[in-house]
Amino acid sequence: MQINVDHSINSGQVFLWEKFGTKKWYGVNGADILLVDESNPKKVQSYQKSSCDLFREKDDFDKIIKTISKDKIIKKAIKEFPGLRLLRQDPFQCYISFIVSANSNIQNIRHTLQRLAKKFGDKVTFDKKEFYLFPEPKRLASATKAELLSCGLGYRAPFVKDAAIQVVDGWIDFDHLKKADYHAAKESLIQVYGIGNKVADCILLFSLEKLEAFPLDRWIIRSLQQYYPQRFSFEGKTITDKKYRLLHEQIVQHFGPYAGYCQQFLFKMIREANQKNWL
DNA sequence: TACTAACCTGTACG
DNA sequence: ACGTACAGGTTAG
Repeated sequence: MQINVDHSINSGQVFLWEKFGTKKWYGVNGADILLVDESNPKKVQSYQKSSCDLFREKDDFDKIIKTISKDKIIKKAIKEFPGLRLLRQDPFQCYISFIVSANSNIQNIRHTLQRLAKKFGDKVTFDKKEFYLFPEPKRLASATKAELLSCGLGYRAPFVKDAAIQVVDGWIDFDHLKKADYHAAKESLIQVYGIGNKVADCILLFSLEKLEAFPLDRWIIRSLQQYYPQRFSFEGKTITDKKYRLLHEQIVQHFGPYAGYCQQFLFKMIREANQKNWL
């Protein structure tokens, strides 16, 4: 089954990627830089010469697509954006990125993360280009408030520092969370100052192997209201803890254990329909 | 438990 | 120009 690099990178999962020319994407992934050439996406090159399975090629994509094709809407989304994949990200980078993403927009998130990487990450040269690796936990944990504010974090500055400290101190252990089940892992993440339901689900889906995670953000809510007014209806404007849980249960019941893939297709579709910008 | 307002920052709109 | 709204939410009350 094919991989569509553009669709996958431009679907709100990652922020520190940049296209050079018409075919080459370079991206920061933790302590690594990745290079994806659209003419051969299965050969991802890496600064660390590591094999990270960026496109989750070990997932049985055909089977997953079959499993999640439960209704007309999702079939349309899959047809409209073929080869859209979930990307497997570095957990710490993903964790910080989505804390930074709260109540912000893609351009802003990207800019802030770039400044964080430049200020706290190591500079490396790869394929004759310069990059800044994503900062290590200890660097962010020991950052001063003023340094973090200078990156444009605003009120999220203490969130980022505290979240990094949780990792350094071992209260958040990504290898452990990968092995835990969805609910247990989510419960741990929610404890972190600055992480709520939505951010936790992003981290779980994009970096901790929890494919039943289904981040419910503004756009997905909009898409559910627009496309599934009967099936996933809910009252009120705000989405409370309880409503979030209930809605997630209904979603997994409908789409099954790979619901996270559906979220990605629906998110891509609703944003494209509203002509929103990507990277 | 459920609901609201306030919140840094940057940009797009009138 | 300059105010206002809003953006992939979360927290505190």
